[in-house]
Amino acid sequence: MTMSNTESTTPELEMAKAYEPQDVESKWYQWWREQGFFRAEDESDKPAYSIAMPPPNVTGSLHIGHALTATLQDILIRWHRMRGYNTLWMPGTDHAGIATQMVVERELAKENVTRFDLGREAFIEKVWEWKHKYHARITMQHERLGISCDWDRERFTMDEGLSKAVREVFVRLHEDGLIYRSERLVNWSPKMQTVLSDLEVEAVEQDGHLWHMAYPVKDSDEVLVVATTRPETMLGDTGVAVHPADERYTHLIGQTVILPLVGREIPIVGDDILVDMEFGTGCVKVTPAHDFNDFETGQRHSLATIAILDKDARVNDAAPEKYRGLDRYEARAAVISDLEAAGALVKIEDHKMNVGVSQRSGEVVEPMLSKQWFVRADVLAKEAIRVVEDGEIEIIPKNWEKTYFHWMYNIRDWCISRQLWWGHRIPAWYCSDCDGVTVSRLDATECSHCGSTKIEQDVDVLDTWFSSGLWPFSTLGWPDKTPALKTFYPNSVMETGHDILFFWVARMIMLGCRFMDEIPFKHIYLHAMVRDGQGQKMSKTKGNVVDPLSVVDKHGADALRFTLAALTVAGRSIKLSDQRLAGYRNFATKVWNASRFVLMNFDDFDAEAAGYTTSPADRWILTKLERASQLIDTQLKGFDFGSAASTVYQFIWHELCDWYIEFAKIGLQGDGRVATQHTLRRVLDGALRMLHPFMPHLTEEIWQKLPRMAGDAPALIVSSYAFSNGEEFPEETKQVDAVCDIVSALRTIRGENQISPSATIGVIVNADANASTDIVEASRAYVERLGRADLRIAQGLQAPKGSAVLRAGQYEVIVPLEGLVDFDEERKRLEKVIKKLEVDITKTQKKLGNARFLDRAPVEVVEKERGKLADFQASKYSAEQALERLR
RNA sequence: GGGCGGAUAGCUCAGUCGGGAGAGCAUCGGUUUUACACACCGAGGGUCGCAGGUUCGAACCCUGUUCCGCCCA
Repeated sequence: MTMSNTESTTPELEMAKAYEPQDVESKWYQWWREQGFFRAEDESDKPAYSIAMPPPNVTGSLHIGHALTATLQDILIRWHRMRGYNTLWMPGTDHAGIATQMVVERELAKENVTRFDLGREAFIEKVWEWKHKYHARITMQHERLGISCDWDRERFTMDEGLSKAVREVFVRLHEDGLIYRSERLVNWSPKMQTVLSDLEVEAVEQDGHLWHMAYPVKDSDEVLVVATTRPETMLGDTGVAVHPADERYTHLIGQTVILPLVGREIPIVGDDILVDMEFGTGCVKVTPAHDFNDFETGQRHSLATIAILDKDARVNDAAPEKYRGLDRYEARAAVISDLEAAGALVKIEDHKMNVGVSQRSGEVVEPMLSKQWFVRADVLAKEAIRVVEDGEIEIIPKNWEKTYFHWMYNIRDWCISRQLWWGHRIPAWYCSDCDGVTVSRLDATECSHCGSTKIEQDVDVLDTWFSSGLWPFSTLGWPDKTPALKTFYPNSVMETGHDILFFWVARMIMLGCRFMDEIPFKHIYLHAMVRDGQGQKMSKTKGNVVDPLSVVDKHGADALRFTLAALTVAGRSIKLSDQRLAGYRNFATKVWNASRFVLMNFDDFDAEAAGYTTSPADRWILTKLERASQLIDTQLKGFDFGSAASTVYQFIWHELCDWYIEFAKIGLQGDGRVATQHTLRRVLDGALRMLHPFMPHLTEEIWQKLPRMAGDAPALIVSSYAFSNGEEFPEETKQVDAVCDIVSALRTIRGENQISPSATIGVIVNADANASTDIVEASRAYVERLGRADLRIAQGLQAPKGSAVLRAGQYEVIVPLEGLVDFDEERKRLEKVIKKLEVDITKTQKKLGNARFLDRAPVEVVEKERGKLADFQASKYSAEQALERLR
């Protein structure tokens, strides 16, 4: 029953009845690895091909999106390895500063411990423990998927070497004036207590309100009604803005209002950028310390900047005493109620608005004045734009280029400091004697300005993407000039999800061009997002997350890989359903069983046999293999994974299994046995090679059972993908195609007339005057066996009365029905066929009767239409005759 | 508000150059036939979102429009 039982009795030619992925996947993975097939050579005569794996975060387990990225890259890698490239797939993981720190803090919170209770050093210890645990899990998951990366070179963003690269880049950018420290309005996460970059903040639509509040104009009876979505920030208002062209208010510009609840006198300014006359009251309060637009308005009008919130987003001492200590939402309620009591609350409207929330924690981000480190992006962007514009880097699918350019042209400086503990510490030291800043590659011991030893390193760390931005070269040993760097930089392809185009891909291009003087990779393939079968985004809260391991357990790694590849169509999101997975698992079983059939007939296989002659069927399948291999080559070169998958699926299932194996059952019986065996071996071998990048385990398992031929590699994984020899047999292919059509027609007649599949029936294949009967004669055995028929071959025959007739190209397939069935079904079928043909004929005649069509359409098209018309008419004639004979 | 995509069989999607609307799955009918019922054989199923336009001819090109998704502000 079990695999091992079967194996112990019959080692080679007998296979278990069904493919059991669990039995073979780990076996081959271990073996490939032990054999060193995954390893790249630092120096080699072969052309280099390299992909840096997007490093998964060590926050947790891999999800199905990781499985997709791993699959597509492994397909590219295995394909190139088989094409003879010196192939490097560089694996690794990312420390994911904010995300990892967050999960570990959450874990600690379960025991009521905060990171501050532990202190920095002990906390980081805890994070390392976490990292080790999940790194092991991620590695195991990758192994289960069968990915052929060079594990010996694996890197982690916080490795010593990569940390060295981070410092080098920081120091050099600082020296070049492209990194600076400045106090600005930044996105502050009160819960995480850190600043975030613009990209880490997402706009989320919320139901809010628009509060209309009356500000009395000084020395006047007038009031100015401002409309705001955040009334609590009025405590920090330092101005009120109106549109300079708004006649309602122009007379007030230059005067001041008295800020309610606070009593501060603040100016009324005219500003046509901030103010939209149509919106709200046309009158806006200005809080430069707590809103990005207001900040800029404040700068334009030299307004004061009063921050009224502290780092916990609680009201600070800059506000009136009664509000101090309240958080932003408590403060809002208090301000509203006090304004109402003062009669200053004019109106409350419902209002939909966008708020910025932290991509990680989901909390509402607070604009906050803070001193942070920034990268000047404009200089770096310039080159990053050029290399894509000039086509040095190609983005696939191409429409992402537009998005890329739009972002690059509007790029803002990148805030790179984070108030976290987990990450690369910023290599800057502050001197308490002279206030100077020392930026250094090595840990500084004294101030570079005054020589004082009273210096302390910045407590902050760098944005995670700062280190991942160096990934294509830092993993190859940079800043050292290593052979690996020379061989594998630039990388050949960057394959990743389009969701991190800005976060990661754009930064790699900017930093790669800057520090390597060369693009980081030549092609960028951006895959779509994986969704569930209904097209819903996968999320833990919805509970529709697919765990790759459970899929591998259920259907096998190869089925998962093939499914993901087959669903990868440019520009479409990937809707993964169990139904799809089951379908491709069935495909794996199909391949298995076809191979079983082949091996069952190989007990007398002679690898050295020569001098045999292949049959038309053999030549037909060899030609189909040749064409499929050329097609898949083009498709993979164009990163068209979905089409490539369907090419190999179509070839194996519908050409090899549906037809050729059936032909081979005949071929194996007589004189053609040796030729058929060799054709079967060759074609199965080719199919396995074609399929290997998609389904590596299954194909290696079967390939290892095939008889070895001279010159074969020790494993499929290192066999050549270029198995095609350019040899095609167009004549035989046309012939056998015709035979297939004849058999199909015969089967249709059987099916439609409910003729028992087990009954052998008489059939006449009636050739048109200009068609060859020899071809049919040569394939007599195929037609008779596949159609369960006694075949008579004729030419120009008038079909006998009471027979079913179906046209197959240049042949009529005639089945005398007398005594087999009553003719009702066949009459109905024929009537339907005639009706359909009449529509076609009318349509075509109309076209050909149109003088302008004849005049303007290309000659080939007109000729084609004429041919069509003749075919339709011939078919109609046959059908009518057949119908006549059934009456 | 701006940008990008999508809408084709019940479902998921192909459709290259403008010239006979396809696949997989699902459905229906039949079947132990020399690997495979996770299979085989056959069949049915379409207002190509809608409205105009260009053209001898439009799923495809143009304009408008509706709905859905994503990104940016």
